[in-house]
Amino acid sequence: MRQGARKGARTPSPRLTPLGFRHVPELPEVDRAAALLRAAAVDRTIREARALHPAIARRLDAGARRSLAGARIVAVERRGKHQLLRLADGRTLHVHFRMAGDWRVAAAAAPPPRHARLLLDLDDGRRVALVDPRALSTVDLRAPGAPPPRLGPEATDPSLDGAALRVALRGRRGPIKPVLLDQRVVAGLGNIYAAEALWHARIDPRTAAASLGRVRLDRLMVGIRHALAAGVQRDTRYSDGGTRLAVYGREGEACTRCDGTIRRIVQAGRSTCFCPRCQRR
DNA sequence: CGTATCCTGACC
DNA sequence: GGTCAGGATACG
Repeated sequence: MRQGARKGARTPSPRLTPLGFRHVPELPEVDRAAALLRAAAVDRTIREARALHPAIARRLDAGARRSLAGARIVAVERRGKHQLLRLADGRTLHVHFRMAGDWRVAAAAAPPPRHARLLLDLDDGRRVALVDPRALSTVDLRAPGAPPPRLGPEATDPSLDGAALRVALRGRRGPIKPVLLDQRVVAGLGNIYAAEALWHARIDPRTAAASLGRVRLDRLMVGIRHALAAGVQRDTRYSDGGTRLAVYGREGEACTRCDGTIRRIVQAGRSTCFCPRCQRR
């Protein structure tokens, strides 16, 4: 699938974030988005729900959208990268941004923002819009008592240490990087922060997950927190002027820690950037 | 584990 | 006008 890679081997870093300045919503971004939604929508009643894209209309059919009118939002919870809008009637609107979703809040009378896929008009005259240029976000209405998404411990859980991570990794085969992307292992890490966390922990992404001992797993947990905390600080959505990521998107550049050359490989179909010099197997 | 699918904008 | 990225899921 990557034939033509041989010849013209100039090395401008591949555009890993096709949306330019916008990064994929991972835990810090979803956390911010959920906070924005919480401030705007909790204790508000939905007046009308409208789907502006067939992919959303498919998942949230006309009946479901109609049934949202009159529903009051009592809480907005985040679990991993999932957002759970708790409704007063016990139902849950389950939202996942996937690659490119975000919330935008504005007056209901204003024209919908570009790439708006779902509109929730509220009883205070405002409107929450799910914007998503890729239109891959998912929205599902769940009945009262429906099981929560199957997720591992929160990446930000303070009680998650090397020992707990070892438990979460139990029985997992294969290299650590793809394993970290499995939300049932740890909830909240995506491609960007998984790579960042491994760089911080100085662990080669190709290392077999099962071969990692307590010491390195402790380091990995520190790395995960470090990466996520940096994400919270950086506000990666609009990061152009801000701190750059340590390895992600830096293929061909010098490692800021050891001056090695950052490499990019593909694991489980996802690109992984790492420093082959200071990240060890 | 890998590959295909969904979807669209940005870059070639 | 083709390629590709990305998260989650389904399937081989």
